[in-house]
Amino acid sequence: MDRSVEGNDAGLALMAEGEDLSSCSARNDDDGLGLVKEEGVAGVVDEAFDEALLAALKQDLMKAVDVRATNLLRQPPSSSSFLEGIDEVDNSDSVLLTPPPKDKLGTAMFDDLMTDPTVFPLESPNSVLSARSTFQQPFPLPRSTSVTTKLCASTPTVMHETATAWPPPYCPEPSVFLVPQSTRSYAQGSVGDVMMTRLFCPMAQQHQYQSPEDEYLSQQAQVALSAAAAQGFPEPFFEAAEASCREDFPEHQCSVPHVKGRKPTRRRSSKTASSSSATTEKKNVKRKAQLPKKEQKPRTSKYRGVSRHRLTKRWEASCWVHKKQLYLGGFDDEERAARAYDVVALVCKGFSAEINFELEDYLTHIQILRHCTQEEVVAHIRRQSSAFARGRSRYRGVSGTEGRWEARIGKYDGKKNATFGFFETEEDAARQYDRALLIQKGRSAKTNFNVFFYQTEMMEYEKMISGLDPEQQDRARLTTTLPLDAVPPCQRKFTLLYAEHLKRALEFGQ
DNA sequence: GTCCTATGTTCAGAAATATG
DNA sequence: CATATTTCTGAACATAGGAC
Repeated sequence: MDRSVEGNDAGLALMAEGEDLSSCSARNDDDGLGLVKEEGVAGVVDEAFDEALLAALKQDLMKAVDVRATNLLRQPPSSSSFLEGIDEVDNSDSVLLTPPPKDKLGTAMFDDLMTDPTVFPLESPNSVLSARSTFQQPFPLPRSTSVTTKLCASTPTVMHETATAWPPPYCPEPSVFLVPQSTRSYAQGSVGDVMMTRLFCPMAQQHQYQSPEDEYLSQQAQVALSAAAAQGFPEPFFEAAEASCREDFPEHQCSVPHVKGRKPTRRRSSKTASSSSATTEKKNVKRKAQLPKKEQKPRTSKYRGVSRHRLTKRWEASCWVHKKQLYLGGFDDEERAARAYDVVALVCKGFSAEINFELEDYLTHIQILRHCTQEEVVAHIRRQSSAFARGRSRYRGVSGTEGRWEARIGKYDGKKNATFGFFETEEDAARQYDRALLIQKGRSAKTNFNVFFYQTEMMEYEKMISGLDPEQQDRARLTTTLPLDAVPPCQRKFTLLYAEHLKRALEFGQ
C-alpha cells in the first residue's frame, strides 16, 4: 500500500507520526521532494544496520528545525516557563538555575515548535532539505568569507526579517551560514541554501546528464531552484551573492560530478561488475596476465572501500575524498563496512560514486545526510562501527556498572583520567562524556550522540538565562555546569564542565 | 587516583589498479 | 604510457577501560 504525505514536510510529518523512514522512498513532485512510504517494500538489505543509521539520521532532521528555534531565541524574553524557576544570583560564585522540566528538554521542545506555524513561517523544513540536497558534498569553499556581510548589506529590506537574527546571539562568525561545508551554526539554513541553490543549479543544469541517477540529480536541482525562488529573494540579492562569492573564491569548483578532472564515466558496483564492458574486461585480463604471478594478490575484501586489517582482523572502511583518506571505522561485518563506505561515498562524491550495493538502498539516507558536513557524515558512520565503544558500556567513554556509570576521559586539560561524574544511566554518562569531549576537541569530537543535541541544550540554556542582566548571564555561563541537573556546583569532586566552555566549543571547535 | 594494557586512530607510503 | 585513484600495510601514537 502506498502512503504519500502531501507537501514538503513529508519526511517530518512521517517522523512526527512515529513512522519508520527506512521503508520510505524519495519522490519528486511539483511540491518538492517528498517521501513515499510503501509497506512491504524492503529498501535495505541489512535492516539492523540501517535502523541504527536511520535513528541517527532522524536526529539530523531536527537540524532543520533549529532554524525555527533560533527565531524563537531572538524573541524578547518573556515570562515563559523557561524563565520561571530561575533563582537570583546567590552569594557564592555560582548562579543557581533550576532546569526546565524534563518534558521541555531536547526534542520535546522542538516538537512543539514544529507544530507551531507562527514560529518560522517562511519555509518548511523539507524545503531546506530539498535545497541542501541539491549539492554534492563536500563543498570546497573555505570557512572564512565576507560573503554574508556583503549579502546582508546588499539586501536590507528583504533580509530584514532574518538579518535581525543574523548571526544569532552566540554565533560570532556570520560566514558559516553560507557554507554547507561548515554548517556549524544553529541557524544555517535559508540564506545559505538559497544562495547555494542559485550558484550551483545552473552548473548542474549545464551538466550533461547521462544516467537515471544524474537525471534524479537534475530533477532535484530544479526542485531546489523552485524552492529558492519561493523564498522571495530578489534578483539583486542573487547577483550580489554570486558576484561576491566568485570574487572571493575564483578557484572553487562546482561539486556536481565531473566538472573537474576526468570525464564522467559510469562505474559499476561490484554487484554488477560482471556485466562491465567487454573491452574493459579484456584490457584488465590482459593487464593481469602481464603481471608476474606473485603480484596477483587477491583483495582482502570483495567490496570497494573495504579492507581487512591484517593485525586487528577487522573490516575497515575508508573513503578517499579530495585526496584525503576518511577513516570510517572498523566493522566486524564486511557488508556493514561496505555499506558504510557506500553512504559516505554517495554523500561526499555524489551519485556518480561507485558503490557496492544498489543506489536505491540509500536514497532515504542520502536525502537526509546530504545537508550534513563531511565531518558529520563520517561521525554518523563511525558511531555505527563495531569498534566505537569497546567496553562494558555500549557508549564510548563510559565505564562502570548498572546504576553507577562513570564518564571519563583519559587525558583532559592536563589531567589523567579526568572523571566527569557518576550517573544512573549509561546514556547520561555518555552525554557527559560527549560534552567533555566537545570542549576538548570541538566539532571534530567523536561523540556518542549527535552534536545537535548539545546545541539544543545550549540553546535551552541560553533561553533560560536570557531573563538575567548581561553581567549575570556571563556569570551564569562561567559558573554553571552542564547538564544543569547533573553536578551540583557545591560538589566539586569531579571535573566540572561549564556552560561557557561548551558554548565556545560548539562555536569555534574544529 | 594511578598504572597498565589492549586496541583504536591516524598517517604515510608502497603497491595495485583504473583511466585517458 | 602517464597519471590518477584506490587499496593495503605497518608504525607511531592516543586513549579507553579495567585493575588495584
